[in-house]
Amino acid sequence: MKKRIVKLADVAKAAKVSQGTASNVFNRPELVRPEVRERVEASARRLAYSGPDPKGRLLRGGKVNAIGIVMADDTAYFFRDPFARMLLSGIAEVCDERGAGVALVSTNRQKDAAWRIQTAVVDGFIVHCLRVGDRLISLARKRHLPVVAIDLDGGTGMSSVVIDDRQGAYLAARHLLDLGHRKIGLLSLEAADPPRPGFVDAERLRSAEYRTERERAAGYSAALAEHGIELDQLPIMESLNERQAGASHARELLAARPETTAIIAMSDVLALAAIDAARARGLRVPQDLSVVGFDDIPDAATADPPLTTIAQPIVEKGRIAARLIFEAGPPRTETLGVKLVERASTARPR
Amino acid sequence: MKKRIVKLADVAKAAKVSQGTASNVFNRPELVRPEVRERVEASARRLAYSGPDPKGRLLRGGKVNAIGIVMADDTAYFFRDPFARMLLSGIAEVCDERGAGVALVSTNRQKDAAWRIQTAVVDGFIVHCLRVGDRLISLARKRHLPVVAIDLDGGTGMSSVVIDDRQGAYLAARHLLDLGHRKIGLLSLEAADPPRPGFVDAERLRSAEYRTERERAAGYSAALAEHGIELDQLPIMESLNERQAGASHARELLAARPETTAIIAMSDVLALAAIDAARARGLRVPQDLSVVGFDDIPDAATADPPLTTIAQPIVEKGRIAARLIFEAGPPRTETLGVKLVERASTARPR
DNA sequence: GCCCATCGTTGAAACGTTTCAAAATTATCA
DNA sequence: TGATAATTTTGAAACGTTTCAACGATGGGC
Repeated sequence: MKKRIVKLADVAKAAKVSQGTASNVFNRPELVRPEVRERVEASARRLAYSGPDPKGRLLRGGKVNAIGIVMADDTAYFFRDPFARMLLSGIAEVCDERGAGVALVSTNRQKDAAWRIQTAVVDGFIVHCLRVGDRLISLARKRHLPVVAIDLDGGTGMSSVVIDDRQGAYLAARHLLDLGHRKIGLLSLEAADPPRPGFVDAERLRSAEYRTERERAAGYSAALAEHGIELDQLPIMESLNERQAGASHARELLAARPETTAIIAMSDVLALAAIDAARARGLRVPQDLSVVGFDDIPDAATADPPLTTIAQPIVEKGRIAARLIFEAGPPRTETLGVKLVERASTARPR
Repeated sequence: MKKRIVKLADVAKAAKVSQGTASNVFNRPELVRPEVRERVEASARRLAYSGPDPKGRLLRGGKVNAIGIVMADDTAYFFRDPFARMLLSGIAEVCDERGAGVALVSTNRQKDAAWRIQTAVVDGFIVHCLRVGDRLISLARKRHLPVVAIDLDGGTGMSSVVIDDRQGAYLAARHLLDLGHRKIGLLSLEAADPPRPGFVDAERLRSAEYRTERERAAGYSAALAEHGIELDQLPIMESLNERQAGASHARELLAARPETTAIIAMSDVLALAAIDAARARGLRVPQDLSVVGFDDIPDAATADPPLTTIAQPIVEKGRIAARLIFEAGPPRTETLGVKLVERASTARPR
């Protein structure tokens, strides 16, 4: 009962030309005599031919002309999280230049994550995710397609782009220490899978599954050491990277450690959440509580108060990752610099 | 010189089973005896087989398991524009539920727009774009895949989801008129292709290429008529839907018509731009200038001052569009309601 | 009028998989 | 043990295209 679909062969037959010629009409019209071309085009119209089906073309050895972006969250996260958005903007920019499309591959459900990666119709993968990054990367690499990791050390034989997380963490911590803070709380991103929201110990950070965490732990420790403090002495609160969740964890941190005069947040989203939490407790920022973020998302500059943060070139990170996919040279790791941006969310403790 | 790629047939041969069995090992392992299964898996490992190539599977008649989102802007716009982001969130949500992926199809370069749509490897299209919407839709429909249009009347035989633009426009205009405003300026989205940023006449709106514009023109006219005013009497400024561009056009509008006491903006982005422009001229909002927006993006509520606007269910719009793609019933048009949200950007004229 | 180069066209071979009826094997029951 | 039922495996046929060596025609130069 299903009506058979018109294929190139049908058009060719109707126009009394070989399939090869019909194919050329659609792909390299200049190779075929105008007269014949028109005949074929007429047949195509008459049969309501949909044009060469990409599925067929694809198999014959073509490129899909699209790259897949793998993240460990639901697809909507790509549009919700400011960091993800900037990253994607950078990637998208380069893809546009090269005429490539972008496919979003979400892997939030553990169950079909593997399936998603195995069956994604793409020419390459950019993987960005802390959570279960290693597993996803190895899945992607199995496809024998170019893979670039962002913020993850992908292992030997693949390219990745990272930032100098250690230096960023060092700068954030030293900034607060220089201002005179000693009672500092740490609001951390997830450090391993499974996530363990709530108070965690420094060891979890130092031996974290994710590069970012490990490097930053080292950076914080280095700065603290200059003042004779151990990372282990700080209260460390692990949280999901969402404003709501972060605010509630920050509230918990402040409630448990009311002596806290400063918070280091591992992302701007968490920093903004910390400010929400402070406000909820009636604390003024920065007079009663200093907050330093990480990333420098656009909201950081317009927040109230404007956020002191560690700026990283997020968009550029995306651009570079995309270029690495296309350029397909020998694997290499690009490390991008960070810098401290002092705004109004930090001050000397009272 | 290029190393031949390992395919399913190679694995099958190595394991001394038929290709059909090898296929089953990967797709329906429960059908094959554990002993055999292991033999095949061992061969696969030994040959470093990448797993069944989606390209092959695809051709055999499978679904791609992804839908394409077509917009007339560059890909980064998907992540930059708040409206687009919410829409995509809604779409993404439903796609996640159904286990489908999302492919972003940008068509900003006229040149390869057609190519992009013709070769996108997807099971269906959601088209959202004012600019050149018709052309893109007809291109997409040629593919004989399910197509859903958002904010466009796609024509007969296809589904679409729209909002009651006329009512929205009516509410916005009436709100200002009820407050007593008579010197109203209109900050319009692009009304046709090519866009014509700058002052335009009412006729361009009324006979606009895009449904949204036409409907809204009717809504404004209806409200104005209740006060004996013609749409033609209002200054109408067409602008790109970006904050910078909008602000500069709004400045131009205010400079040319300093008597203006209120601005109707066709999007919240433009409304926020208008507030920027007012501020730049030293006008206070809402005391010196009232501004009403359209969409109710998240920033509208937190803007300074919070924006009075016409709320439309953007996320829901995305969800519905996605469901229409998947449900593949008979074509139908869903019309969603809008409502006026009064916040602090509008007040009586002084 | 013959040979060559040029330009268009043809035909068939991939591309890598899944599917399905039929054949082969193994298990079950009386 | 033989017949029958259940489970596994096979083999070959799609799926829709592009590519490429080879073939035929056409026109130019001599």
